[in-house]
Amino acid sequence: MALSYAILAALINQPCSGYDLVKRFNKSVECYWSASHQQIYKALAKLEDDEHLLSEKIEQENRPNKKLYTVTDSGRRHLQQWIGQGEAIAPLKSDLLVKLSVGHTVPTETLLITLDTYYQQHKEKLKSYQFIAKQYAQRPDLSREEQFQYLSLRAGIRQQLAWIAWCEEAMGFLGQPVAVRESSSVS
Amino acid sequence: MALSYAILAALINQPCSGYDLVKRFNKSVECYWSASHQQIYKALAKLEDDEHLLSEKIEQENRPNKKLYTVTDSGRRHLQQWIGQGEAIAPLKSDLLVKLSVGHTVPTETLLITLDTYYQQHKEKLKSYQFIAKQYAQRPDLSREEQFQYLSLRAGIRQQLAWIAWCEEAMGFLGQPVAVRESSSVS
DNA sequence: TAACCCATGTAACCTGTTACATGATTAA
DNA sequence: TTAATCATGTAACAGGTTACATGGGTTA
Repeated sequence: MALSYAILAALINQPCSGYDLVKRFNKSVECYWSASHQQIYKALAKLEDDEHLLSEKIEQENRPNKKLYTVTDSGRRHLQQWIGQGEAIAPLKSDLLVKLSVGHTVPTETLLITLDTYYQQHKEKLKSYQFIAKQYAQRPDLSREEQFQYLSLRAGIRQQLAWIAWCEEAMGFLGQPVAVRESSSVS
Repeated sequence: MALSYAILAALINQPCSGYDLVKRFNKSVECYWSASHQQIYKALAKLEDDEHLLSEKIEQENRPNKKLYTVTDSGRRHLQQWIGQGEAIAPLKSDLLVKLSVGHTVPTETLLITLDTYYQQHKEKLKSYQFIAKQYAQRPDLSREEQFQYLSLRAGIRQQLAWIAWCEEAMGFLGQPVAVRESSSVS
C-alpha cells in the first residue's frame, strides 16, 4: 500500500523508468521507502492498471527499450488524499534492541562486536546523508520542492544521530572505550 | 525470522502463555518487536516443533486452559548465536517522510494537520517510555538483566525524542507557532 | 444485556524476499 | 573472458494483516 504512494511521490518529482526508480529507491537517500525491483515492477503495473500512472515506451539503440512512467491527474489526487491522512505511527521494530534487551545471556565481548557492526553502519549512513545535506545547505536558492526534500533528509539525519548516540551509550555501559576506530580521537 | 528470536528473548526473561506474550509485545514497551496474536501463536507452534520451546498445559478453573512456554537449552543456544551475528540495519521506511518529501504538492494547512497527528503520537509514546524509565532510574539496585532492559528502553526514548524534535523543526519550517497545545509553554 | 477479558486458534489475502530467466553492450 | 550495466519480468515462498470462530466469566 504505502509502496504505491512512495512510487507516486518519487515519480511526481521526476518521471523515470522502473529501472531508474529502483536505483532511486535503493541508492542513497531521496526515498524514505525501500523495495526490491520485483516489487517495484509489480507495483508499477498495478498503478498503471489503476490509471494512476501512464507509461510511454522509449525505443533505444544499443540497449533494451524502457518505459517512462508519469503520474496522471488521478494519481496526483490519490497521493494528495493520502498525504492528508494522519495514520498510526509504525511500532518500533529493532533486532538490535531485542538483542540488547537480553544482553545478560551472552558474553560482553560478543555484544560489543555485534553492537559495533550496527554502530559502523549507522555512522556510514549518517555520512552519506550529511554529504547530500551539505549540497542543499550550501545553496540559498532552494525551490520549495527542494526545501521539502531537505527537510525530510534532516529527519533521516536525526534518526541516525539518535542511534549513534545510543550505541555510544551502550558501549560505555559495556565498559569499553568508545571511539577506538576513528571518531573523536583527541589530539 | 526475527519474530521467533523476539519471542525467545521475551520468554527467556519470563516464561508465559501465548496470550500473555501478545500483551507483552503490544502493550507499552518491554518488547522491541511487534506482532499480532495470530502470528505469535503460529510462531510459538513452530518454535515448539523445532524444540526451542517447551509447553506445559495449565488447567484453570473458571477460565480457559493455557499453555506455559519455556525456552529449552536448544532455544537458548539458538538465540545466543543470533545475538552474536551482526546484520544489516533495516532501511529507513517512513510514510511521514514520504509525505513531507512531496509536501509542496498539497496546501500547508493539510501538511500541518497530518504532521500534528504524528507529533502527538510520538509525544504519547515518549511519555509512556519515560514513565517506565523513571521506575528503573529510581532504583539503584538494578540487576544486570534489568540494566540491559533499561538500556534498550533508552534507545526507544532517543528515537522518540529525535522524531519529536524533527516534527517541531518541520512545524517551524511550515511557519506555524509550535507548542500551542501543551509543551514548553513558558511561564 | 451488552461489552469486554480470558485463551487459542484457522483461512484468505496482501506484502515482501529469494531465486530464476533473458539478452545485448561495455569495461577490466 | 569474466563481470558489470541496462532493462524487465515470472514463480515460489516467507512474513504479516484482516476477518472469522468459539465459549465461559466478569464488569458496567
